[in-house]
Amino acid sequence: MIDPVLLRENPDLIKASQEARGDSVELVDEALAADSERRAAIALFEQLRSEQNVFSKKVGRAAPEEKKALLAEVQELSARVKAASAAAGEAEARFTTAIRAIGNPIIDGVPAGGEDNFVTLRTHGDTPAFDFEPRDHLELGELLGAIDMARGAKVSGARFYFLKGIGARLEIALMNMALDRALSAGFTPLITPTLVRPEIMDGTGFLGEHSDEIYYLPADDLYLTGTSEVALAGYHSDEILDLSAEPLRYAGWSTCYRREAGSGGKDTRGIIRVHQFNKLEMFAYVLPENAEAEHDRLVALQEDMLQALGLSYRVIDVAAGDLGSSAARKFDIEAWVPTQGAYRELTSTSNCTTYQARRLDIRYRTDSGKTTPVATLNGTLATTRWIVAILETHQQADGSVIVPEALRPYLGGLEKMEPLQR
RNA sequence: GGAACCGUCGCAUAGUUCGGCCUAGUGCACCACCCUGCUAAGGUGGAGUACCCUUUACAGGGUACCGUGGGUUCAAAUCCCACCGGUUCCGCCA
Repeated sequence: MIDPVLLRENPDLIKASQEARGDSVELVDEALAADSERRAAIALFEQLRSEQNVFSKKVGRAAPEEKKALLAEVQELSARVKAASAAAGEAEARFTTAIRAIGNPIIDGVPAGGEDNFVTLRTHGDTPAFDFEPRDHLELGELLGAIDMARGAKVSGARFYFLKGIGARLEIALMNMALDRALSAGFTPLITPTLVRPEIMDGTGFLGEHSDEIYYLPADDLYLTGTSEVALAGYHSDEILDLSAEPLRYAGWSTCYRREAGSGGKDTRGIIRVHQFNKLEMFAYVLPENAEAEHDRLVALQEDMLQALGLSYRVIDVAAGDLGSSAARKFDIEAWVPTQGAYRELTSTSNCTTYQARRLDIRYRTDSGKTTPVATLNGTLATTRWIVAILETHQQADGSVIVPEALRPYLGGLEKMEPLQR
């Protein structure tokens, strides 16, 4: 949720943000109107209620013979208080609905427009060249006995898979490598619940326009999380944090579930886009003034990881229309996938500023003792999808795949993944 | 699935009998000052959260909040109804 004071004092800034996102600009005026109606309704109710309270005390103290007359007098006031209270409640609800529909005001410099209007901040590494016809990740995965899509479909349906043998080990190795790096960067590891209550899912902002992406279990009224960001954000909900010494940084390890509704026909081959995968997610609670520096820090950790794995990538500044409502800025890192001749997203790092924290009521105390929302950030440090880029980038003519040096300690020193013998 | 107990201003608790001296008390922790000389104790005072209004600011006034939502009433932490959550025990089970 955006800051209501900012809405009141600087509506033009929010309008400009809505414009850049391609969202409704009128919504800002609607929210402003709802705000003033709400305040008028509250003022009326509070004044009447105050009168009633005074009167009520008088009744309590009155002699029995006086009570009857006083009661007759106050009954009508009581009815008006009730009506004013209901009106104030409704006005409040209208305002909340309006303001919650407004996206997080984007940070200066975020490119306007939609999915294709991103800005490339930098690229790293040459795109790998092969003197043979490179195989795609699924062909390699099958040669190595690492990926079994057919049995995944048999057991669970399309977009499910088995990671087997070296495939299973590779994913665990990646996750462990990421965890080690997160640990040395000061993150606290956290294995999170993957089923969450509605108010947590709603608080993180995922129940908006993308709610059909989310698995829901009606019998239990619980949602399956598409990222541990949800549980990590909910972890400190309704709390007042002490961030004076340093930020709170967590590394969440969890399986992620996504319905992939609306992506029909896209990336149907292999494990690029699947219903279930594993992810190590970084999450930080920081003072709002430190959010942008923390954002850069998260991206740097991601780049270190990708470089250690010998992947070629580019870092993009995602355009406003592609941010999602909670993020004020988002940096994606996309790795080169040789057989696609394209960069594909491996990480996503969002600065949600105070937007998410305001919805989840996560605050800290300022020097003056006032409570105010913290800033939250999240970013990927490893996911199952990385296997795609690793296999394709480091493949050899015979179908074997060189293990990047940094990953070898996590695979018992293994230097090369070899195709299975037939 | 069954049963019992529980949910109060950071934490721990009192208050619910019988609605109105609850403007929600107390302890711990916290802040300021005082006293005291020795890593302690004592004294005085302050201090919940959110919102609304006034104000340049400092600050002041008001309203709400006792798990949530309804209801009764002039008046609800307290009475009534529904729901949610937690703990423990029992049953069943991978």
